[in-house]
Amino acid sequence: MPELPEAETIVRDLRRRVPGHCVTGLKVTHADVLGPGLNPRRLARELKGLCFRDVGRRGKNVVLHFDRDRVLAVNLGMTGRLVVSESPRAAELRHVAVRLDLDDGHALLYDDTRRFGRLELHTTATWAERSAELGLEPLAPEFTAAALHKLAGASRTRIRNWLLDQRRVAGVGNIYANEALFRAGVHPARPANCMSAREAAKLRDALVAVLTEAIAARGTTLSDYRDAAGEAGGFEPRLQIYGREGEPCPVCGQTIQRVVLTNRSAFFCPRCQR
DNA sequence: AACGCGCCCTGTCCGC
DNA sequence: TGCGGACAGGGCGCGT
Repeated sequence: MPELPEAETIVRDLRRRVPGHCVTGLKVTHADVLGPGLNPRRLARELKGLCFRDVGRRGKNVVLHFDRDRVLAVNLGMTGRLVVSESPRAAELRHVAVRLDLDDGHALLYDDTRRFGRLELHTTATWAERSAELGLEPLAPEFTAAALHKLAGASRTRIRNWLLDQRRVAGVGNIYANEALFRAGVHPARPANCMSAREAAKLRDALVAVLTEAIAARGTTLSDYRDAAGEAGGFEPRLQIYGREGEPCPVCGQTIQRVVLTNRSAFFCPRCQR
């Protein structure tokens, strides 16, 4: 669920909150959110006493940087949340999996109803290797129309599916893939390699625009997403196509359709998207 | 080797 | 009111 704008919102929240604070203790209540090779005992041993240096993002991952070269990478899956305990909303959390106690008496909580999320403990070096498996950052200067056109030109898979592959472009999920394709006028089932250079340029601009607007609105909450204060995002009312099957297209009035592509819904306007 | 598919898990909603 | 099925923002491992 949480895609790039939601991860970025959490990162910006946490960056104002945790750097300079230290981990005094740690409690794991659902060990299945820990990545391969990680267990509650080891996580506690490695993180206890360490202090937060910075908070970053790579694709959909929230990346917590500690001193002593330690990195905790958090992939939120579908229902993962990172919420600070002093927020009144923290009382609403029903599925806390990991609690990081901070030296100010509060805590950083990882909550995840479906437990599809994963926490990975890295060094700077191993995180760099992991990060290298991810594709272009859509909001970085390297994400140009030419780069997108070239990358997509190498794949025959449907463009909606292609956009969800984190190894090509990192951070785009089903909501923003659908929104960007609508804005660009590209049908979600089109093969990635049949986009013209002009269409690739429109898709690039649409992705950058929708991700930027969604960050400004603090993300999309369909049901589960919350920021680090436990508050919902404000972008859902501004979704133009996602989840709007049967409603009129906001551009031409034609009825919005839904198709299932590899087990996931795609929404499109049959007149605007070819 | 690039794809599609099934699965991981809980919650909600809808039709009967 | 209860029950079964569909569906949900993600990503991994497997088979072809």
